[in-house]
Amino acid sequence: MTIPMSILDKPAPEAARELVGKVLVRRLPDGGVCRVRITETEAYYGESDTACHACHGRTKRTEVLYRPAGTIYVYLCYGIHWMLNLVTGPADDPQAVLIRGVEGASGPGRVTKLLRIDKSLNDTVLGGALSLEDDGFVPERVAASPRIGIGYAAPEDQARLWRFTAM
DNA sequence: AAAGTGATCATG
DNA sequence: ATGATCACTTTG
Repeated sequence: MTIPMSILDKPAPEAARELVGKVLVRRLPDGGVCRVRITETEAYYGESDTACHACHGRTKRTEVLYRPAGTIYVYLCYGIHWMLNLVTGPADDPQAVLIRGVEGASGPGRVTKLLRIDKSLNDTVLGGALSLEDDGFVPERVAASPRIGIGYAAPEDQARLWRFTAM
């Protein structure tokens, strides 16, 4: 079943937690379809979250984060890896969920490699080349832990348990 | 443990 | 125009 956009229309930490176990559907330009279950996510929660890209306000790059829930945010990290994020919450409130892992690919850079996602999906919306489905599966347990790779953030933000992993 | 890799953003 | 900084992966 297609998921109503309401799963993303809530604070990023809640959305991140609920997205674990859902299915990501990638439709390629050549007609191919790839379906994978989300196993790991992370929440980035607004300008007050010093780990969030929008913590320094609007820039050309972060503008996408200010869009409505369901917008796709893709950016290049370390010159090599595309990171896939789903924008959550109301417009003008920059929040997103990073897809860190799916079945068959652990690590955000590998997820985008597997699904052939790059900058061309940035600032598009779910429902076309990429969409979400719910097949009724419920993870046995979802663990919460600190986010990865955010050593630049304030200690209290580093400590937040905004990484969610299916167990 | 460390390099590889390039867009982005804040400086000048 | 230049330089620092990365929400990572792979290799040794």
